[in-house]
Amino acid sequence: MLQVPFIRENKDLVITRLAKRNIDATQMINDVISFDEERRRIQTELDNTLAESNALSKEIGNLYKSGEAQKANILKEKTSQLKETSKELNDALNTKSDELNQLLYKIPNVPNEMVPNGTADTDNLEVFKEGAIPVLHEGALPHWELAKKYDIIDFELGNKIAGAGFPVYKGKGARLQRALIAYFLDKNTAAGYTEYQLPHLVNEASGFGTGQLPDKEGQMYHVTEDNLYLIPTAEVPGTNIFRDVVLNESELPVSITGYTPCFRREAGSYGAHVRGLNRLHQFDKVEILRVEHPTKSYEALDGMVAHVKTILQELKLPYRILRLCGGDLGFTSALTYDFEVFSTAQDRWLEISSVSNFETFQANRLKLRFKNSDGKNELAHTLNGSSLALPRVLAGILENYQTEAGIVIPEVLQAYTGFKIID
RNA sequence: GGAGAAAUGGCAGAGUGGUCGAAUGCGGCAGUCUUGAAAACUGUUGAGGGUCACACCUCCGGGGGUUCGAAUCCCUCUUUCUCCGCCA
Repeated sequence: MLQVPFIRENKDLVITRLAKRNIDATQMINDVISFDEERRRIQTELDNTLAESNALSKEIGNLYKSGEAQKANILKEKTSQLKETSKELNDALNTKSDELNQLLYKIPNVPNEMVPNGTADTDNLEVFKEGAIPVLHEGALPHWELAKKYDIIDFELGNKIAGAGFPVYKGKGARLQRALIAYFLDKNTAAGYTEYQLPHLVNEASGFGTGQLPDKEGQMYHVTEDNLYLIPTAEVPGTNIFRDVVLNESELPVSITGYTPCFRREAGSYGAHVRGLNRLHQFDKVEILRVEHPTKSYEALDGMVAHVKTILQELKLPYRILRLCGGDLGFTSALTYDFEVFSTAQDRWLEISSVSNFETFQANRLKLRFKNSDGKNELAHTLNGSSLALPRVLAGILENYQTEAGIVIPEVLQAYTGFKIID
């Protein structure tokens, strides 16, 4: 959620930057400013009324003390009048504040000036590419065929137990999953991230804190009996660690990592592009998350990108990095880099990581602040990224490492899997 | 699930109708002393709104009520703790 004083002071900039998302925010921004003015006007009026009645109450107390009950009773009548007025003003204030907030929830984050213009994923800017695309043998298969051939993932069994999009990993497939999780966590902790195990269900306040609620509840599984949501990403419980927290400046930056399953309803997404592991209702992901000083968040973003790079280099997978254009940028993000691994057998790029700087957008909702050098509470910046999402990394490994003899396990993973080939 | 107790500032903890945004201790910050540090001493130190700055307003778990006036009384919800039950 954007900060109203920021909007007030940077109206034109906000409108221009939001235009990168291909929206004309002029009306919304003007409304924010006028709603806020109105809100402050009512607030002032209410404050004055309350001040008056506070003063009268004090006076009444003094009159009783000095035994002048009659005078006190006269004043009492006055206060009942003020009470009514303040009740009315208070209702008006609440209405106006709600109106303002409802509007603010609808306004996405202001894109960084580096965000390229564009309307779709085809407009994303490729900023880096590395890794040779392997030449596969005759008859190379997409990963869903390989999964069947080597009996390591059973999509139909998952369908029987839960439904489409809930695969069952078996044997070496299950072990490879576990190996990847352990490997990612080890890489992240070696880079200074503290490992956390987080709840897989969150309450409403947490969903709200990271921006899934309101409006996007349809994307999450909802346990109505207890009003809990299955997490769509570790970002939700991870970032909400810091809800209503004031950190000391010396505690920054905070770097945490965690493995969680992720649950996404992904309503209405069907077709060839969602085959196999490409899109699932339940998948595993290792997330990295940072809370940063506002002056250092972009440096941190670069650091996170560099970190994810090292993992892909070690896995020896062909990948590229995209800077997302305004049309593809997430609601809460100011700048996002996507990592994509090349799926040779499908001949297409698969998104495996998304690393974003949210600046103060999440922190404002979360009330995540730090005490700055002036001793004032200031909103911190939050960032997060996948390091990494499992299914498409797995797809990339299966497809790019396939040989006629079987699927070779990348060298760095062999210590974790305990085997060198799936055959 | 049953019974009881509790929820106050970064933490601990006092405060049962007005002078309480709130004692005290710890912690934090600044200073004195010191070559430096520690100790000691002195001062300072909750948040949000509002204002050029003051004034002023709101907040003692959440919501509602009683009262001229509520941290304090009443109702309700939530959470935590203790005991019992169940249990990986």
